[in-house]
Amino acid sequence: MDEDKSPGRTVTIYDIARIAGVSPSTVSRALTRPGRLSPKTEERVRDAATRLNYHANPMARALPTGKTSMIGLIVSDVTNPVFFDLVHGVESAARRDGYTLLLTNTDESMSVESVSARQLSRVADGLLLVSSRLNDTDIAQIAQSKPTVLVNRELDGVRSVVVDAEYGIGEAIRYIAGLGHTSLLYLPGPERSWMSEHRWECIQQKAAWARIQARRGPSHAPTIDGGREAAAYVREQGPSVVFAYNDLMAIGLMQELAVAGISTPQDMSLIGFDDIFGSDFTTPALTTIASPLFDAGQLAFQRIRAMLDGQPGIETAPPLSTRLIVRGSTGPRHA
Amino acid sequence: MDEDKSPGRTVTIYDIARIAGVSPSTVSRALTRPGRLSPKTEERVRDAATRLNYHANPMARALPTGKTSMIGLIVSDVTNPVFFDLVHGVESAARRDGYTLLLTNTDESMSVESVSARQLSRVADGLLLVSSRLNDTDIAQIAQSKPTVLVNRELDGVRSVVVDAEYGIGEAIRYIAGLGHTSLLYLPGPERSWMSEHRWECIQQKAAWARIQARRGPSHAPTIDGGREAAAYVREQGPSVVFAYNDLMAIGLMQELAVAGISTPQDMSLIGFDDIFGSDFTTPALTTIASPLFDAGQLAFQRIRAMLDGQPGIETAPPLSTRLIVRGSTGPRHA
DNA sequence: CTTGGATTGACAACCGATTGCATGAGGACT
DNA sequence: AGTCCTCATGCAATCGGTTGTCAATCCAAG
Repeated sequence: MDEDKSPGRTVTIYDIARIAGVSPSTVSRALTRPGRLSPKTEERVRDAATRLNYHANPMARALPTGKTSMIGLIVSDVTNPVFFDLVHGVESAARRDGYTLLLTNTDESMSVESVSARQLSRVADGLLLVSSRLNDTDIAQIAQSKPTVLVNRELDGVRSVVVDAEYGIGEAIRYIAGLGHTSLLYLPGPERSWMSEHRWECIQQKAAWARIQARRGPSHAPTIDGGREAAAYVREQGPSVVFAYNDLMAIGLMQELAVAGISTPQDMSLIGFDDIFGSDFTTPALTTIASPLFDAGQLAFQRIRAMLDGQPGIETAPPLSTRLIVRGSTGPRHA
Repeated sequence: MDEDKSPGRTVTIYDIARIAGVSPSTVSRALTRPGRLSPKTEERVRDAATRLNYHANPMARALPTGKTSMIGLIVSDVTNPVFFDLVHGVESAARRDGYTLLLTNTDESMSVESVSARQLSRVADGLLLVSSRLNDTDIAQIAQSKPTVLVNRELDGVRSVVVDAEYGIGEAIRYIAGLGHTSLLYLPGPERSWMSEHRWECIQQKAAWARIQARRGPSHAPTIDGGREAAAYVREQGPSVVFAYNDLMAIGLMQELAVAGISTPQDMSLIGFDDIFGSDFTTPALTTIASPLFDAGQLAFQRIRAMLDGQPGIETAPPLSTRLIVRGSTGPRHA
């Protein structure tokens, strides 16, 4: 009923064409192919365009070109603080390049992720899968239909941005070895998490090198509650050092251990991953292996961008390295 | 798998039309106007569509209809944990209704917000402005060109979702009065923040009612650092209770005060707003006035949805009320 | 003053849907 | 059996751009 108000009608290239006294196609060229037209005409068209406050309709443009200047970002849990900086990095890089972000949250659900990926791939120029829970074949299929970059996951034939856990873990192992610890317990995240597996492998490797005995516990949700649930198991095992899959779990574990009268780091040292927001609020503050998530986000976008621009896959991998941040939750081995 | 007839090329209604032996327009109607065609034809078309794994091109559909099924979400700072439950709420409601989210971060910049709003409004069906820093006239203009809903801000003629600070503040004031406090200091957030002003007004009102003297300090950034910077001023004033604009500031303040040897709550009681992630990690855990952000997000989407569907603006406002969460950062007045 | 090569810019055909209008088939009723 | 009405379906225009093709124009050289 309340159709567009008279002054509110959206400006099209036809309006500009009329004002500037040229044909619509000329307007299109003037605006998208600088130098293709005579300076005089181009100037006239540009002028009319700004005067009418013209902005091209992205959909109309997308139809013939197939390019929407949108990229889909799929994360498993937007409320997980790990993703704050990552999303921020992607968003800032994207906006700088004139791209818009399509955000989808999957709530850790494979089916939601799968459906979302297919929907987004219909409209986005490229897809960014963060900590995907999908299996390899699904990802491969998605990556085949749309330029795709994986974050924190690796898969043959698909580009990815992975923060190298190795360096930070090496630092951490040397550090705890220096404190006199001789064994550690790793608390994995979700079963389907590639990153959890990756961290475990690095830990094993570095621990072996430092002659520290490494064991792993059962999987838990990568959340505060997951950490809490792991407390019973940890108490039973009684390790002197625990590496949790991420800070959330480490914090939950710390809280639950405190309730049980086990104090950190006197009775047990705790190390997390990611250096999330709030990991320094705890008492003691959490020692953690930090990831440059903002940079990872920016890089992920740049990778997508490179694919869209058809640049060869040289993949000059910049150093996205983790590093150890020592705070209060780790200490010397208790006799 | 073997159904992948045309490798690479996307399936269109023309393909379906050919397979089903009907015209493209019939395909369109079969898929979007159930019941409009004979059951037999509709069935045949649907069948072909699923067999070809057809998904409509959103851009192509958007062109004639003007509807993209996307809504733009503009936030001032994605790394601010306050927004994550909100974004989560919006996203989940949107996805459930088949809408996709366009996320933009403005980094607290008016100009970025203004530009982003205009760009998004070109492609989105509606806009969600969260804690907008724009001035009233800009917002009014945006709201006129596109269905818009404001979150945590009010403006005549524009729909909004505002968490009612009153109830929680009332609880908090009664609570501190009961602890024997007779005055309080409010630490405002950014100058341009409508919400900061709103909270201050509620505090004044409730404080007057409880015969508590309320003063306000200077504006600061709504961040941890902002809180830290306010510490000097707070020490100088030496109030017995501080209400910070949000939890971030309260936490920063608490940290800085601790460094200065002022302990919470023995020397000073601290109350934040929002109950963000991590506000219970601190020692002492932060007493705060919690907002139902997830619900607010869902509601905001529903409001937009209602506008898009042309529903009358009856605006049955559901109760989105704050409530006090008492934790460790508040205590009885120190003699 | 011609001629010719290089520009400039208009025409029209798309991109993949939606939708008003027209047509034709089939059923019901007289 | 003939007429009318209804309902299903197809035709073609349209949304707002992009782009290949080609005629018209311009300038310099002969």
